[in-house]
Amino acid sequence: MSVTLADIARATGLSASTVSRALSDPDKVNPRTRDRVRKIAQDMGYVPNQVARSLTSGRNDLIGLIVPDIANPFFPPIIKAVQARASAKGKTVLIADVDEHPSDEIQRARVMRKRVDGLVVVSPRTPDDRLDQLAELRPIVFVNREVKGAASVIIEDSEGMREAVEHLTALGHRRVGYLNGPRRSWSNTQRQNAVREACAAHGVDLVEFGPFEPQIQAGVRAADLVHASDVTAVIAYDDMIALGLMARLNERGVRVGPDISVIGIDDSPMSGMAYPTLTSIHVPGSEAGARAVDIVLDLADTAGDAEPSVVQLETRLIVRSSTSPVRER
Amino acid sequence: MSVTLADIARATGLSASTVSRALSDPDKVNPRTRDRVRKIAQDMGYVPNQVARSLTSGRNDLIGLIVPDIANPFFPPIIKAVQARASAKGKTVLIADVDEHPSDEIQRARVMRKRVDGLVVVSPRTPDDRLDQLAELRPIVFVNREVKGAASVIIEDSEGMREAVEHLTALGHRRVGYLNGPRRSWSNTQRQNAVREACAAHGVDLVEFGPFEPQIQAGVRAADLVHASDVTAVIAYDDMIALGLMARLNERGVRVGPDISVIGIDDSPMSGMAYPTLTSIHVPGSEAGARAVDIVLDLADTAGDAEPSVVQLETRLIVRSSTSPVRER
DNA sequence: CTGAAAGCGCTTACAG
DNA sequence: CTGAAAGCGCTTACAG
Repeated sequence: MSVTLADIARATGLSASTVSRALSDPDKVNPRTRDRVRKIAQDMGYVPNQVARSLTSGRNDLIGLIVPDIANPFFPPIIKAVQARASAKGKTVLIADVDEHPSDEIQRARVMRKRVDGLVVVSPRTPDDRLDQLAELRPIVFVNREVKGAASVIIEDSEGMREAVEHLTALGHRRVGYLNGPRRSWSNTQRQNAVREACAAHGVDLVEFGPFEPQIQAGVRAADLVHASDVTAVIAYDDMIALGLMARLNERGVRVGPDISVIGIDDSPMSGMAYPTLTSIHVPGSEAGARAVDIVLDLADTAGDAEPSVVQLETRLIVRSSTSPVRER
Repeated sequence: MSVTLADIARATGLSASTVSRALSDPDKVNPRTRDRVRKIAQDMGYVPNQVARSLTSGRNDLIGLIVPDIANPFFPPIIKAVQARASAKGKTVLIADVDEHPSDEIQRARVMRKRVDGLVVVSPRTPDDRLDQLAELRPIVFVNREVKGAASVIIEDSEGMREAVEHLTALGHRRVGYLNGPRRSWSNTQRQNAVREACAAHGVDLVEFGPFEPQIQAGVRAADLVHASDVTAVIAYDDMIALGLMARLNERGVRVGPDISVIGIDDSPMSGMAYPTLTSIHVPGSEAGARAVDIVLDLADTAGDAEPSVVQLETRLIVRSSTSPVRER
């Protein structure tokens, strides 16, 4: 078996209490004793049992992060930002991928709950009527979804969407498609409202398609629907859908840019590498992740009596080659 | 505070022992008692404290998974396969992304060690001379790296690489480039050896470039080096590098396929969506992940007296549009 | 600065 | 089938 505190106490002739302090609260112990204990602990290959430490101290030095689908390139940058920020504060991050199964979110969160000091849940798809069950698992912060009474970092889609529609209008487009994201997705509701408002404001006809899952294959399917319609430009719920759309249009000999303009959302790393490069609405995922960590650790410290903060972040349009002037007919 | 076992014992008038059994070992208790306990526990919103449970039982029902970089599309399918397999066996997966910092692997593994029943480490970059420190943290299984004395699931690159070189030869290519992966990467050593052997066997001239990190940007950088050389085809260490390479060649007006052939490795989801679609060597990541779970849970049960198993999986070439007959000069 | 004691919330032989 | 007791490996007031 592994070496325990008691083993070290025996080896040093000290009490377990002192050994414990020497190792985790160095100021409360004689420097000489501390050094001796640490050396012996090291020699014996002692590794504290975090489980026992957690049970007794209530601290885990761990943050739980729940994401819908790590295969979607929108999430890795968020995850990395969360890790970077957590690490700067001496915490480690445990990630759970719920694989787009909303029903798993609550269950996975419960499993994690006692093992972590706080939870960060990104883009939860848990239905409204069960959301409070999730929110109860405090300290918890939601990213990309507003939950009443709970802390959250939300991304305001309207500015980026306004810029996108304005950009298309300037290029002469008058009939624009929107590819809806998943049914009941909070994000999609935001984006759908934003695109409707922006189109109305600019006198642009809006044609909606979908819902589509945020996956490349769904974009491939969308391509033929879009091609059969009379829109000259399309805004997709996210880059995944936009990339699938472009791949299929390429395959059918439709030139993205000259023949039809495409705009994605997320500005994921692939958007600059696609062919043509994809005009996309930048969503500040990394910033959102970092802010979420700050908030959740704050909540963990203040035991939740602070009033839940809601942080808003803005989006903006990044123009690349997939949008061009409307083609004359 | 949350509801504890003791609270339920009080509420039901039973002992903590009985309540514990009713909840987690139902056969050892009177069915009537069991149902009553469960109902009351449910009503009181009881959630077992997993930390306490782990400390006393030694089981965590958790598997730790360590990956180098979740942003690299090679890993998500592996992660999902691990989760699916683990879930089928009643375990939950905790993921740690070490962000391509090899030095973090051991540390992260140690943090996880006591909280999980076993570790799966994918494509570790830990240097050879510290690898035994990692391997000591049993039960542990390595994926995509052979570690002496430890269980592993390794991917045999030679067959796929042989097919790739054969394919290029059939298309008339006689001078082929290989873009090396990261220095000191075990995978790259395998692939480098495989491509050298295959080229030698087919009388093909091999020109090596790199090392390159497995990232799109590195591929972009590689493109200009390749273009300045006289190779007519390139095999890249992985799809990320190949995708960056193609993007930059497209940008420079070089037609991938007709002008230069490109082969990636991993057959990641993007390879079918890139332009042109990318010929790639399929690496059975999902299968590797599933097998790793089986092995690590076996090890956890048998307390490590079984001799570590080494599973080998094969690769094969998937031909798409990025490879064409060599252009006449 | 150090030690003895209690306790974190659960599980598990051991009796009955 | 049920209960009392011990214990998992730590931490942390409380004394001294």
